[in-house]
Amino acid sequence: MKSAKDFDVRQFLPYLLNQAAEASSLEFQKVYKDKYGMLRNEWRVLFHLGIYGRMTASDIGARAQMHKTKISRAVQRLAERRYLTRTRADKDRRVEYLTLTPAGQQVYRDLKGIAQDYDAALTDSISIEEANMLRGLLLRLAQRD
Amino acid sequence: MKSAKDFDVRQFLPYLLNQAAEASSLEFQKVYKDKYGMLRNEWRVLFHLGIYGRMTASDIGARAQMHKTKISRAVQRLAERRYLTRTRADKDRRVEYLTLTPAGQQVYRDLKGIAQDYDAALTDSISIEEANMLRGLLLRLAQRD
DNA sequence: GCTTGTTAGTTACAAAAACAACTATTACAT
DNA sequence: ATGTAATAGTTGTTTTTGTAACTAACAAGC
Repeated sequence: MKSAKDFDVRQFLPYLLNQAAEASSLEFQKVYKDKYGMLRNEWRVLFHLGIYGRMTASDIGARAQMHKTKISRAVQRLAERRYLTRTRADKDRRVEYLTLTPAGQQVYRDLKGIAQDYDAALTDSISIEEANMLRGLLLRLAQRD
Repeated sequence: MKSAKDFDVRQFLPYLLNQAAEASSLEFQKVYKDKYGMLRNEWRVLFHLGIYGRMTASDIGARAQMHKTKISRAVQRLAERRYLTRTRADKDRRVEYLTLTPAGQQVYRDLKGIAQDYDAALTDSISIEEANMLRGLLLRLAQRD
């Protein structure tokens, strides 16, 4: 006998999260796509390198919870556009260090600024406290697993 | 001169929303995929029909914010599996009414029950109040646009 | 040294999504 | 009535993703 208080699927958290994520990503996605021809995974890799500086693909994977094939392909395309450089590690030649080029850093700063504005626009329909609580809850949901 | 209080991209709402959405969808996705061979769009169409009863593809599109090609293909596959039936509208023969078959309703109820349990598991790391506030905020974010 | 296992990253192929162009039907204006 | 536009839904083609298999380098045990 299931059904406590009869559940409304429209309130199902994964569904709501997806809807909100899609809606809120759309506009910003257009920016990195139209302005820089980038895909979401590329934007993710780029901003991780922007934040942390030199990293390996695995580091990014661990941080961003991205599968290695996604990273591999994103890195390839970013390298083609000369937004990053890859250099083999000496002590472990399987590993590649990834670093943003000046051009890549430039793009990172630009997109970061736009993200900031966009985030402000998104959150100004809700209060500061709500926004912070929201971020906290989302982090927790993303990390559980 | 951008930068008020220097923005951390890791706190960027669309990013957090995507991370949380992906993480929280994964496990449930396995259920409708492995148990019923369904895709996410099919699950969405199915549960809309489960909730609202007979609808047209456009109705679903408006409700679920899904593009018509997604719906078209989801409906096709659901029809193949005999989870729904399609009947032409008399007064406007472009329109098709979609209705779950008993088998489709069965699947809907099953998945709804699982979703309910899963939602409970997801939200039990956070309080009821937090969960409700979260749902409210997500709805608002999804609807703005 | 050599076998076995593990890790970093790539590549190949299949599945799915995105986007644009299409058909069919209705609506509306002249 | 007839030409134009709009709407419902489908189909075709191109991108992107997912999954699994792969290569290369290292690590550990014997």
